[in-house]
Amino acid sequence: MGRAPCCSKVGVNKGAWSAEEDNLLVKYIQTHGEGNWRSLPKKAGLRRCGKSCRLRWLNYLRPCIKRGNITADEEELIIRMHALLGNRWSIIAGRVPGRTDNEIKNHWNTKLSRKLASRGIDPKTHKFITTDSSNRAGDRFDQFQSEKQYYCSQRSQHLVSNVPKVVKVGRSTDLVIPHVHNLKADLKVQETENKSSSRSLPVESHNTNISMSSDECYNYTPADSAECASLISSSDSVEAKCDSRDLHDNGCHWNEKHDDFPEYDVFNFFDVSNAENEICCNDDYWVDEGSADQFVKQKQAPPQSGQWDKQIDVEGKDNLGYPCMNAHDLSDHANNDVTVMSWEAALWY
DNA sequence: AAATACGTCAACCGCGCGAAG
DNA sequence: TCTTCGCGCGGTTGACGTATT
Repeated sequence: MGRAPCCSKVGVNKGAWSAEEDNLLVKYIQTHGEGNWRSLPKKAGLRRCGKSCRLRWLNYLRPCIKRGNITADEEELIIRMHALLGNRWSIIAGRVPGRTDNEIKNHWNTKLSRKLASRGIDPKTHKFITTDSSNRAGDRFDQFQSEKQYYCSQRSQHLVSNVPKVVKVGRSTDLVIPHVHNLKADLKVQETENKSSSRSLPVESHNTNISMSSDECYNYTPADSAECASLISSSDSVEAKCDSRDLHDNGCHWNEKHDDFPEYDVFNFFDVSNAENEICCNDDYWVDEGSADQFVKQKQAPPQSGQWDKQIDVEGKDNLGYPCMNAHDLSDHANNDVTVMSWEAALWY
């Protein structure tokens, strides 16, 4: 038995919407709210398929839709999200305020994928396109440098100018994936369950049931210390480290530049004043040149468990002695024990 | 000026999922 | 447990505008 059509195809308008149709749809939804798309056309006096009404509303008529060109910052965010999530446009759209999945998908297919390709980056895998069969993990360092420069080039120029030389400590990784805060709900569905769909994700979810594939690296923020401990102990399944921004960042960048997306660390990719948050897989890590010696030194003499967390709590300084967070920040991260996770992960993975 | 190629994006389509019965 | 239904998703199409020949 075939699947029943979503609506009768007889006498149903198709194609571009008229202003009159838009008005009918908007007025109906303003009065009755969204939902019940199947019955909506008849009730609203529209000769349209319910799915068509839904699409028109979600992609065009909703009042929160952002008009205008997609900005460079939005592009960067989309690229980074795509590196993590692939073609999961609805999830990506959920992280780009005012943009629809359709819009992002179109923008990706028409512009961003070509832009990446022109940079020598495969838009599907986010790896560098090479005809050389030696593109193995150990040869990724130069590619990382180039990719880093590319992503930074999408940012404001002063950040580009601050890109330090990167030195390699340990072995390289195979895949460069930028870290993005608070994606755990999304990644949970993507990675752990054999479900093919990841739709309707609760953005506010605090699910942390994430496992990592063996050759990929994700950064995310654990919910609490217990989760950190759990992840650290399960080295088989966790090959990523948490964001260590809070360990190193003086907070200024965040407060000044990320007002549009306060809940996401979306612009901190390759913020190279940081060290091990750049790329972290297994016992591999990258540090910026200025931090390398100290990082290695610290690696040889790790603090006691909880020491870093305590240090920041009490003194508000990071591991290099710089002011790290103000009281407000500390409060924000009281249940977000990224410091311990980052440090221990950097040491022991 | 006309024809053609190309780029953009709104809209359509089929499918999968979850809820309800 | 199975079927049906509504919804939402990603992939694709096609109309339209612009650029190029």
